[in-house]
Amino acid sequence: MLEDRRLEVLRAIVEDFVLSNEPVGSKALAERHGLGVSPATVRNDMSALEEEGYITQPHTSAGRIPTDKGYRLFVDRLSGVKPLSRAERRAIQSFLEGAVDLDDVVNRSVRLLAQLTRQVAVVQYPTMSSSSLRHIEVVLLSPRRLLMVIITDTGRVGQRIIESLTPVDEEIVGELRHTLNCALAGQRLTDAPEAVSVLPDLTRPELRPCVATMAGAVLETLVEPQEERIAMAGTANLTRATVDFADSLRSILEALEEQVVLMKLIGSARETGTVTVRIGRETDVDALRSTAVVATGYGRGPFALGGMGVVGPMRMDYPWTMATVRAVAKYVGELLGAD
Amino acid sequence: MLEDRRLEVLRAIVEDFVLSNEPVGSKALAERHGLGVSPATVRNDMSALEEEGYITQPHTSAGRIPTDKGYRLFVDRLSGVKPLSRAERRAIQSFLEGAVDLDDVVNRSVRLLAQLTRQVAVVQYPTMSSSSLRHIEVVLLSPRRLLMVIITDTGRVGQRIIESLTPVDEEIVGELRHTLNCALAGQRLTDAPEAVSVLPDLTRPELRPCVATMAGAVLETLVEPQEERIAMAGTANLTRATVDFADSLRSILEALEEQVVLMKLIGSARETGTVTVRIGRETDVDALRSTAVVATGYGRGPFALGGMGVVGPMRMDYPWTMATVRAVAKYVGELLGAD
DNA sequence: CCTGGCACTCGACTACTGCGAGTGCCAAGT
DNA sequence: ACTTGGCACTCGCAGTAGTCGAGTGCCAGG
Repeated sequence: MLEDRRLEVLRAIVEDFVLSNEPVGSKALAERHGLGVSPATVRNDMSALEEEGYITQPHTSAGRIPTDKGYRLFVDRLSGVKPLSRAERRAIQSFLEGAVDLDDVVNRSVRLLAQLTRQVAVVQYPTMSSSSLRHIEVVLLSPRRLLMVIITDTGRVGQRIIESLTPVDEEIVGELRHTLNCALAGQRLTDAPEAVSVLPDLTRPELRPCVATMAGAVLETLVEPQEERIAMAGTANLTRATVDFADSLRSILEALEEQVVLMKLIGSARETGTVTVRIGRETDVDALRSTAVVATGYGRGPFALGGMGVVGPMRMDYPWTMATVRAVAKYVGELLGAD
Repeated sequence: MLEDRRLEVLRAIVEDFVLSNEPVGSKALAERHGLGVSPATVRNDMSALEEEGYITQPHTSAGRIPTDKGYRLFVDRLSGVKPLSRAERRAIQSFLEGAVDLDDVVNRSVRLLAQLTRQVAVVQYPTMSSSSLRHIEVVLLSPRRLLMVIITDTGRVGQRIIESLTPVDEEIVGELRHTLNCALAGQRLTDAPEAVSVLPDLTRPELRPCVATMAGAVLETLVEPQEERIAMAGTANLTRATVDFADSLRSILEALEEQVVLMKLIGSARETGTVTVRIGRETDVDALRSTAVVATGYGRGPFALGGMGVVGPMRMDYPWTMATVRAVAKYVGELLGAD
């Protein structure tokens, strides 16, 4: 009972603060939320909540604002996930359905997400692993430089420039192309390493070094996880919330430009089947300590194709944001999955 | 003589202001630049310059700052292009040379440019036009959905998802692939339309609708200029110069997220053989009216592969920035050109 | 045409003050 | 054991006033 009311007070504080961005005081709170108790009582509860670290006051004699811990409790126990309105669902669908290729899908998604949530959106391109090789194309750029294009059955395309030690001509390229495709087409990416390892033996001796190089490149392209690309949109939305950030916009933008950082944030949410929220220091990125990340994986089943999410101020409408991220992820998943 | 000194005064104002970001007054100016005249004289010149619209004062009784027109004159007549130091050239080269594929080249370039100039860098991907078709690959994603991948000899890869009205199977896909490649491989993109138009006639009647769809898609992918992608980096650098922007960061970031806007800014510089500078309203983008854009094309000859450049505050070290942009473009051009 | 002198302007900075929202604590009420 | 109203206290914020100084425009003399 007592505990219950305290939680209710915390929820009220979070909700009010999210709306107003002003420290919320006992009086306004008691009035506006029909708690049925007096401000003084609320003050006591607030005192306790502060003791436990859920809220804090920016200055003596100001209202309270939630701490990381407070938001965390709110997300974990006090909020459901708001269902989206029919109109919103339809908007998502119609915005996404005109996409013509993978790039387009990803770009539209990331924009959509940014626009809907009014925050910075991040979408990871589908990863190559867990798909199989469809075709390898070799293009002669110059006598010593080859372009290799790798196509998988999920529509992902990888490309790579290879420097050859010896000059090659069109004829050799044709032979290489044939050899590579015979050996690798249809292989699952996970099985490719074996197929690659025997490749040189199938080749004319004089081509072996070249084939070996290319085989290595194939592997790298497929396995190398760093190659994973991401798209971002809505950075302008960060300025909307400047007040909320302890650090300057600067450091946040810098962090967001680091692919590695983003990959960790978004990628980690990918495997879990649900929407993940990381609040403040939970992001493990110092520059993002006054932000929150809402992310999830998209694509069917336990093997998600990739992750997507948004980065915004901790003072965020979590239920709504989580619902939106989830909805967009679902549609994108359906769109990319071989349905 | 008189004219000469006035220009000298303008140059001094621009140079001082770029360094200090503070309105520059007559006294400091006369002292620091060894003009050999008294502050009063400088004041007269300033008065004249202001009359002509090259400088302005933010408030009565403050120093002068250059106007758009002033910067323009400075760029056109008062500044050479600073040569880069040997160390800088080497840095560019070494940063770029490890690139493994097109994506990598573009990403590295844009980062490099952002880091060097400490501004927002933009690099346009090489465009498809003016190259020829190397190979078309068709991948079956699901019975009604095909992925078409188009590879050109410059290493550019285009992809596109095609919805088929009738279900297709692997056999048909093989046939399509063969037909398309026979008809189109080796064609210059500019000639492709004719080749495409006769395509359906070469096909089995029952495949014609499908082939027609794909042919259309090929054209769109090749011709469609909107498909052109760009990479951006260094948005964090905008915060460095917040003071310089009349508008909020917000609107600038928003403008920069509009592909179309960027394409116009960067793309237009592409054809001219030199480094182009657009100052303030010259950008023709309202949100960028307090910024300047320094851009150029990269890639050999009159047909540049793409454009690249930086966006920064008008208060920018133009000579240095222009030199840097030019140098990076040169290296990237060499890297991508079939040398 | 340049120069020194002079009065004037006006933004930036500092110090001070009063206001009021909000708190913590306490004694009384249920 | 909780809740409540009362009360003194704190402290950030906004508004006012005053000072300072960089910089200007103008003018008369070289």
